[in-house]
Amino acid sequence: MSWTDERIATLKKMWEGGSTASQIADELGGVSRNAVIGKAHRLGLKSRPSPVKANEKKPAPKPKPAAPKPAAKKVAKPAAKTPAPAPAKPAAATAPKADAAIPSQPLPNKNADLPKIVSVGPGGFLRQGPGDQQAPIPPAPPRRLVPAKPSPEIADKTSLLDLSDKVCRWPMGHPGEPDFHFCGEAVNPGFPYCVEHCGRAYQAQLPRGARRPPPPLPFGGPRVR
DNA sequence: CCCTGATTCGC
DNA sequence: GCGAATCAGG
Repeated sequence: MSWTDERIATLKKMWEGGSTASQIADELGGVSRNAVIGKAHRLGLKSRPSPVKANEKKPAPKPKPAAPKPAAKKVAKPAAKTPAPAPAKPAAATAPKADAAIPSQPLPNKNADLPKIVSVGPGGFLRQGPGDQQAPIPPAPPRRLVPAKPSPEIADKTSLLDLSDKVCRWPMGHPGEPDFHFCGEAVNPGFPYCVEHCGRAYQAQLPRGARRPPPPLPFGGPRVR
């Protein structure tokens, strides 16, 4: 399989949407997880939470000036594996894994990295740093947007390929399920979500009916559904 | 064991 | 450019 434009677009969207490489590979079909990762890197997509990169050290204290670098690491690998006796493996790793790693609600921003307000545009809407949202989504699919979707029906569901920077990218349901779709509502300018889901994403949920849209909802008319 | 992403390197 | 093999952490 080759990387067509559509497949690349899907890869990007799913990658940025928080899907794992395995899920993306499975969705695309015909490619392996490694292929997806490799392609993602070649596309310049940033590394999302990777289990291997949790540790990061800037200072990198180098007390050992003598660091002779091994000549070649992977020139050949025929029967050159470290014996690694490892005779004792004490603790058991019985990890009760009952659920697959399917993020039903990949909340994009934690409170720590709320949309950084860099400046305020005319009309009072906030601007974010360029790193906080995807600037380039070239394929503007000729789709008709639904101005309002009062009914909970998913008759006009927004699929992965229908996503753009103009529609709410809040996921509805679980990826892989047949009716998985996205909100598709018109976005709140500067945010990847519509007004309603901005409220979900960017503020703590209010336990009771104390409906208060206090913090970061700079748009004109917050319509509380 | 399973999973994850990162990296390398032959093609 | 592609992706299997490998690495490395959870």
